Amino acid sequence: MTLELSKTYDAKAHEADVYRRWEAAGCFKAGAGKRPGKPAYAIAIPPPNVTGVLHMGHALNNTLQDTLIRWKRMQGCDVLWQPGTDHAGIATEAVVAKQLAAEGATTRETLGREKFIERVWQWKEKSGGLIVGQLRKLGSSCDWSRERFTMDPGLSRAVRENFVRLYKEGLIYRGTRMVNWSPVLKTALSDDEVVHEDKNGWMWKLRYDLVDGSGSIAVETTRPETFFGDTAVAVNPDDARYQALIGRKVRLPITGREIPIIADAYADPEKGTGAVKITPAHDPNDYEVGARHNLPLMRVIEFDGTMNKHAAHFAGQDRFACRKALVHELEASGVMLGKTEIRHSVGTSERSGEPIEPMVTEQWFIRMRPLAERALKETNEGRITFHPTQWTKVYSHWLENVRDWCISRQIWWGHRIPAWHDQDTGEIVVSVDDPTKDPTYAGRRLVQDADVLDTWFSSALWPFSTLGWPDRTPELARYYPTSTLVTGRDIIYFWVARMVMMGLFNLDARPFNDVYIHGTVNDERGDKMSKAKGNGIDPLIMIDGGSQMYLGKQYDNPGYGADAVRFTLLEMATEGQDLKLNPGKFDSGRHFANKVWNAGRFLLMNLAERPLAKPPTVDDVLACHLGFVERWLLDRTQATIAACTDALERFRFSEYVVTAYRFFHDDLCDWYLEWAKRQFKAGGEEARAAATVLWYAFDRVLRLLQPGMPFISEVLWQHLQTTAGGQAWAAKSFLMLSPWPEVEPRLTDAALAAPMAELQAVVTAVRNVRNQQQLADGVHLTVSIQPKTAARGNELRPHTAFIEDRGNCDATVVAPDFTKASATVTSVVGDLKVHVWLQNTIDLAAFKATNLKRLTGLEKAVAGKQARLANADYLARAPAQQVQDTRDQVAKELLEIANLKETLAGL
RNA sequence: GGGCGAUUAGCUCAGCUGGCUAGAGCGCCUCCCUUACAAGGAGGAUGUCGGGGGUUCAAAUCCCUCAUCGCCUACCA
Repeated sequence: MTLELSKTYDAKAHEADVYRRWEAAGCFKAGAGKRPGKPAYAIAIPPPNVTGVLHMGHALNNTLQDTLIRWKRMQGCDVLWQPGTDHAGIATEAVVAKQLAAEGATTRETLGREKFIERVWQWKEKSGGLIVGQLRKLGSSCDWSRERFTMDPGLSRAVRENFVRLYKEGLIYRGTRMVNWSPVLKTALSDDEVVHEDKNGWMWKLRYDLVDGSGSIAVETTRPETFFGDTAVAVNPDDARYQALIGRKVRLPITGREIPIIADAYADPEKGTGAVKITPAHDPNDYEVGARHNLPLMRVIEFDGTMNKHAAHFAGQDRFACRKALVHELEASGVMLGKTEIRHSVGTSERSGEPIEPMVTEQWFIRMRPLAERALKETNEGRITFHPTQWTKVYSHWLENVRDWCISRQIWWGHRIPAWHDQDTGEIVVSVDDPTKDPTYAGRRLVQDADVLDTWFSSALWPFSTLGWPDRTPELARYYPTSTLVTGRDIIYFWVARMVMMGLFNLDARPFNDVYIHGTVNDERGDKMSKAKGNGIDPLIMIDGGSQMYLGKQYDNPGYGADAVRFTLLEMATEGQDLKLNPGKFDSGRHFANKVWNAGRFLLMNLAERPLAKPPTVDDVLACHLGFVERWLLDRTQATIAACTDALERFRFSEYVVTAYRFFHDDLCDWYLEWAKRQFKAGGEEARAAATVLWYAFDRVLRLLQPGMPFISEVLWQHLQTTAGGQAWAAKSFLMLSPWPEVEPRLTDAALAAPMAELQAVVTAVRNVRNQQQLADGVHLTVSIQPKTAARGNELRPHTAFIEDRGNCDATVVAPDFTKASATVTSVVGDLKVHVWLQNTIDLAAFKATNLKRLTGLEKAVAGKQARLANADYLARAPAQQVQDTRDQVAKELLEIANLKETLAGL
């Protein structure tokens, strides 16, 4: 069999192929690879918008989910990663509306509701859901056979069912209320769809004259055009300045309409002039005041943002055009008393960007209080845990202050509200199934409500609607509540809290146990990535290659592969910290993937020369004649297994990959693999042991890497099967369904770490001296190691082979009373002196300086500890073990100090 | 206005329940294209842990305070 693995790792040559094999073999299916006695583990994907394309935030979010899912699957759990997409009402409607406009000035209105929705479906079938393919490129191991869309028939039924249940419980009501209105989208928006932006603006001061001509009152406003809708001026009842004016009337400018001056505590004497104009139809606070005083509602702005007939000659003008012209006119007429520039927060539509207009309209609402109380109990009583925990507070704070949720939208794409209005009686019929087809309602003129539901209404049901609810399906029984929700902090209110509320309401059980909130992906300056800012890094270009603009610079990328992108994202995913990315960051993942690849090639080449019968088991390993270095590596392998598992259990993604990286890079490659070359050369039993140990350790680390770097670990693992007489991909076995490693006590030996560290320090000392002589690594040196005692010498002697091999030297352990030759230079490693015969000139001053520096550092450390030990309080209060450790350390350090001093004296 | 978070090497970040001379990656300096890997190897340099105060035998870590920067939130007419 010939091995034709390229010298550098070419992700593109493998990833698509591997993914196809996994999928064909059913590896992604719910329950794939599950083992008896293991629990279920489910994650419902945060459904991306059908209109979406994969950005770095998705890449991070899905890498984390896939890592958890793959890990749990390897642990033998009955795993489901439920995928799907969201219909994204407003966003999708906007896409298609834009298309219509581009095709030639058609609007959705001219097309009509049914035709328009048809168009949206056509668009969805043809170009929607692109992102699903992109998630595959990332390596996401979702059960695609269970892919769902929020407007699927089943999920739509769940939406209607939920609506009807809430309605019957009195938790949904219809009412005329002040809502956020988007004049561009021509729909109501929920409070959460309004973003507040700080903007520069003007505060205008207007003069309203008293009707009786006895004077005037001044009010301030940032929206002068709303004065056409004023129905009162309010002053504080305790405001001495205005006592005499309460109950009198003022005349509005231009229209001359008369309105009363009323007393209401809402007017704050400290603010502005202390008198406030009341526009109940266009301001939420004024609406409240108006309600208290029975003031008429006078709407002066139309739903499209233009002024209506109440605005005199400004009727028909856009609200902002009107403001401009109006200000001019008022200035000219002397009504305008002045203006001040201010910076204030303006509520704007999240989707369309324009300032929202508060409007009084009839809408559907959900009464949130009772739902919120139950949702709060879940976290308070520990059934749902946020990671990191501080997000619990954010979640709780919102729920404690939650206001009723406006769920109706005046758009067409979405779940139509399952309520029918009786045209004759005005009665409302709420029903899961169309009542016009129900004989019970025969003869009645029922017309369905025109509005659709807020997109988040269906998203709130996602963890159970995707499992078949309201039917009691086996999947629902097995996977609900799901295990973990992985998401960003921006949708804790929108989505997380609402899923909890709806899960509890409908199923009496939380939708998930753990919520992992990851950081936001930012550019290198710390700004959130966005298309508009041109600071986005396209994950697909990082994976597949291509060129892109980033912060005004052109980047050409050869394509690093999904594993490299995933590794870098995981590495940076530290406890909810935001990620500051730049395209160069992905080098670390790419370099590591290449390192793994080449270590794999090395192992494969050597196994080709000395094949083993089968992948080594623990027993096979134990049956070998294991040397010190082998036993050390095996112990390190166990420690790494424990640490990686622990990190994943605690959602420490960065710690997980960094631990695996450190072991792989330092222990396995830098130390063991290099040592193995010598063992292979030696042949016989030593070579067999090295091959066995190396394969075993490599196999374990491939397993550890599989959740994070699934493609490369699978490819190498498959190739390794060939060396045992098999053929890559031949068996129906896959690394991704193989067991996650568990710590093997028989291979654990904590006593090896310290002696190995000492040997490594000796080797480093030798290499350092070689380096300081400006000699190439290939130059062989002669070394004498002088121990403090004969016993220490005996300890060391069996390990000279390791020092000789790794230090490229002849090493002799000499007697404690050894007199060093003059042509040597001495380094200190603890209580050992390492004498290296010089072959070239050495910068003695520099060498001395290094040692001196070390001496100073040690002396400082010892002095600190000795002071501590001299302190009676320390001895009395610190734990005994702590004190003993300090004593031991001082003893060790004093030995090294003495050693260093002697050495320095001899230099 | 309120809340939350951050501030550690030139850069990006670890450092968890206070306790070894505070670490890693990138970058930097020296040497090496050695038959797994130059996307590599060997060695090295680099810190008033944002400032100030406090608690403690002991503080990067806990508390207070100030500064700077983020994010969320709020109806400032």
